[in-house]
Amino acid sequence: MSQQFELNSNISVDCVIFGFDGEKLNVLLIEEKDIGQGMLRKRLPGDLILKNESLDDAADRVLYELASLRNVTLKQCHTFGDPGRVNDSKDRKWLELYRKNPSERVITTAYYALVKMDDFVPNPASFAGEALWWDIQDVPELAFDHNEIVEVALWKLQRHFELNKSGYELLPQKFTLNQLQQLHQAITQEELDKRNFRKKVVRDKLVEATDEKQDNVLHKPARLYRIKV
Amino acid sequence: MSQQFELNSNISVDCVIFGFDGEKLNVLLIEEKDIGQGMLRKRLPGDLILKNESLDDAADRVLYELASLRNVTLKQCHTFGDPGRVNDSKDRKWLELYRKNPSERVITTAYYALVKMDDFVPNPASFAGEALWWDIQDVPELAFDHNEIVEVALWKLQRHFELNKSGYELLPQKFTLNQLQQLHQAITQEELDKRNFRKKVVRDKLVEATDEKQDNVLHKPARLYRIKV
DNA sequence: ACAACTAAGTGTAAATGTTACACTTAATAA
DNA sequence: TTATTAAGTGTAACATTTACACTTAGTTGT
Repeated sequence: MSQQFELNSNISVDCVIFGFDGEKLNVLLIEEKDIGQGMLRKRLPGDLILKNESLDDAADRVLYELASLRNVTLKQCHTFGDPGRVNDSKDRKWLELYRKNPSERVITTAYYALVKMDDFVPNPASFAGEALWWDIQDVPELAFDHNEIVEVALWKLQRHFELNKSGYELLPQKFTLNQLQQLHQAITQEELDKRNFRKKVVRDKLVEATDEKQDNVLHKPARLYRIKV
Repeated sequence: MSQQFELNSNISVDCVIFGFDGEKLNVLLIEEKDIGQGMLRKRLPGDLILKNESLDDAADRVLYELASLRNVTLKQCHTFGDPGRVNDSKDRKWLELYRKNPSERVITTAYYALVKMDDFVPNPASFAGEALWWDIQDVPELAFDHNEIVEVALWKLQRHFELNKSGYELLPQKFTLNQLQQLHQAITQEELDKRNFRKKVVRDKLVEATDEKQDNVLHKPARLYRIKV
């Protein structure tokens, strides 16, 4: 292995990719191939970083390698560095199979992003098993401390969203006010009043109406809006 | 060196300690001893982590070792992992003197805290040189990427404060409303209207009046307040 | 053509929160 | 007693938030 592709054996990155499907929030998980020994594990996409690679670059790389996702804007979330974070018994066999130094402490820097599920169809690398969207309300037990990482990332996402009330990039270019409301609700996990929500986005001049309407719906079609520059 | 005190040679922590003196925000810097070669450098307190130490523990430890500060509640801020972050020419000599592997990439996890300067009088470890409070408006050039780290930490502190409008722990147990206002202003770096500020803290029931007043001031003494439980 | 269904779309009043703004008061020092 | 200093105080205009229920414009099936 040339020096430039050498691994940094004790530093990794993990990516928490939240996907919005127009209604609910999901998270991207890797389901590993069954390598025998009853070890069908789910985990976040992540891996050790390379010797001459920044953390940010490593996060982009592993997301591409494990799920074929490119051009996702990742934000750094938190670094998990407890000496015992990979020492749970549920993870021992896996470490023995895949790591030179199974008991070495590995710190990991977590990244997160929120994407539109339509735009980012994950495709697993052949060796990775499956890459799957999973309802955020119903995340199974994950490898290592990945459940904790998902929780921290969700919390950060919500705080981030509170401060920067955007998120339009997750909707089609022209969208209904209801779609926008669903997006807000999915992220904040709370219900909003339809009229008040509409008043607000109009008052704040966040969007402008087009003269187009929804098509192919079996009820009164909604007016389409777009982001106001 | 026993295994438990072995260094993790490529992971460090740095601490950005903001100090409030009742009026302005300061940051704690280490000024290294002059080791000849014109190398009087200022930097954040920080060091490599030990093999069996969590990042959080490492941050507590280095803060104690370099500035004799204990029991500071540190919050993780960001991890800086660019391969070139310690490669500036201004840092080369220092690395050659102090590091086994001067060109090895080191990632660092930054922590920050906000403390009352009266309560935390930094004392440098003998080998560290000086530990000094420095006005946040006037931070000199620092080693490595430490200026960037200070900026990011300040930004995070401000956001944190926006969300959790507390910070009382930085005032004496009984304080004037003016002291409270100064605290807010120091952190947010913006001016507030005296009357509106008072109305707000009273309306929000954040504080309650005591029947005591300031002493030894050469003007009308202010009423003292305390945090409301 | 019409009835049944579905989600879209709409207004108002009360309460609360924010902003801008200037004079009087209570202490100390000389 | 006077000068100096910062403390302390009120109001009106404006903006934002909240709670709440009926009508409208399409589609589908008869």
